[in-house]
Amino acid sequence: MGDNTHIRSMLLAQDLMATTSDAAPERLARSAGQQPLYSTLAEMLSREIYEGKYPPTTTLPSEKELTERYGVSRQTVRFALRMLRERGLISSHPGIGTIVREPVRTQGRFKALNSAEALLQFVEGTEMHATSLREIIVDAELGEQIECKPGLLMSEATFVRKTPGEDLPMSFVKIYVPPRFAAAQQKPIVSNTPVYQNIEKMFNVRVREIRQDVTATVLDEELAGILQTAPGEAALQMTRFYYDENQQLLQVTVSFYPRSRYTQSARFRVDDEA
Amino acid sequence: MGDNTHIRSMLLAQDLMATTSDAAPERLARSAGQQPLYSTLAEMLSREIYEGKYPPTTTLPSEKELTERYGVSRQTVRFALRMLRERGLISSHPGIGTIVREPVRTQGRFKALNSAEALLQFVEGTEMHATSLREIIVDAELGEQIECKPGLLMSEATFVRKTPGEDLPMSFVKIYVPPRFAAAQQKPIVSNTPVYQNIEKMFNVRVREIRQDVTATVLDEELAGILQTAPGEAALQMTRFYYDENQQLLQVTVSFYPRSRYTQSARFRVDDEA
DNA sequence: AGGTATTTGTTCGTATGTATT
DNA sequence: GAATACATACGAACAAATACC
Repeated sequence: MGDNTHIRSMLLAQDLMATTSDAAPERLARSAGQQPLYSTLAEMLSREIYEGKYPPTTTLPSEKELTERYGVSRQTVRFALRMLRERGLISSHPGIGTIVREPVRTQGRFKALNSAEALLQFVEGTEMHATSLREIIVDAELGEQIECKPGLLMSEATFVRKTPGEDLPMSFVKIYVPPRFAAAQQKPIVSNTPVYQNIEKMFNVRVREIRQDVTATVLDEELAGILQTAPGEAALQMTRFYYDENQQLLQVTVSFYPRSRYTQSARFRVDDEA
Repeated sequence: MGDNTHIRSMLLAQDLMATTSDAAPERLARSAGQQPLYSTLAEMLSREIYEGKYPPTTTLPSEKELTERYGVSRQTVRFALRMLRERGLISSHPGIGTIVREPVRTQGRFKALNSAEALLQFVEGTEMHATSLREIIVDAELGEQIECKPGLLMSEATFVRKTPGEDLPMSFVKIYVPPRFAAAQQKPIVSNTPVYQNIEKMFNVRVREIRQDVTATVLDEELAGILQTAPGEAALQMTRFYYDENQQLLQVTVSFYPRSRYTQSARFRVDDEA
């Protein structure tokens, strides 16, 4: 991140100027070891859209104009726009231009290979109450559980998930994030935007795949206390691995659902053979 | 799609040649009004992967080689690979190459379930040892569990499910069948054809949808004895409802999987919004 | 350990096609 | 039909990550 800041502010200043002057735009080059140029540009445009510079239903400057304004090639512009398109921020239409889309509900984004939307729908409309945040070194046992090499540094945050109307918590969640994305964990005490969405926004990546392992466990005294259940109650233990399109691990969550508070339901359809 | 066929067969023939000869590959051009070239190429590669030409964990030919083999630019190859990557078929790594991914992860006690087919196959690969068979009147508690009205007559069979080769049973299963299909339950003591297949064959119906509810439980003495586990061990309790295309209930199964013997694994992908 | 070759990632330039105004 | 804007496709070059000797 560090050195990128000056690039972005440079870009911003230049961008603001470009709207009011005809000054020849300076060339922009990627500093060594930084994020790709198109990624930086996507971040910038995304921020400007959120800030209201390009309101929904209006069009962005054309690709040609963007290449001139930022002094980058059309390919770079297109790659940046592609990222925004994949995040649902814009839509592109030949002959028309690039239109800023209305912010959409993030629900329904997840469509399972096997149709388990019901499985993730409950994430909406729940409150996450942070209970701890720390950095840990992965030991052998945890490494086994979250499938990463022992000795690695990870950021661990713990939460209690509550349904807004309910008194008793629905589940206890531990979220592990690689140090690269740790900044996304610095959040308010109570939140209802999932951590992965913070990572997506802050680091310009996208969750493309989730693997979920389900097993059963018996709640120990500590967990039973946190969840306010009878000690010894059975619980579902779900481990979810979030990956981007390059199989890069973005986060791992380990959740405990007491049997009395949650049942997972999924539907499978049998296809006709072609 | 129609006219595309000749292009693809041309590509295929050329591809097969290229592996055994040094003949200069013919250039390929997109016919008017067709799908993009990279899209056609992606389709081809995808099919070849499914057909086993490029098995999982092996690498695809390098981008340079693909450009030569198909006579297209590197950009076209990269766009095609990008499509496959977004579908989770491959992953790319600088210095290494493009690796064909395993369709699912299947190792140890982890079994992947991503579709009804996988679920049904999973059932087929196991041995069922019958332990009891009787007719019962559904009481209030069971009615709640299998979602049918108390007072109804159902045929109940119980089994121990074993992986061939393994000593210890994997799970304990109770199968409930409505009286009109009860004849399908009259079976040998040891079997590996699932009950639902008997119902399909005998009554000329087909399973079209399966709903699966998952919760956790603690094994009681009786179940621990049957499953030969430590009493008090946690277990996954899965209830599956089998329906035909008219939403007619064909059978209900209630299974208990000790935590040490089975973990359910599923993979979900996130789609782009169109 | 070090240097070279290979492979994917990024970026530029350019040309042409297609859809809309 | 002409102008505009995005989509596809080619070529070329360098950077970064990895493998091999």
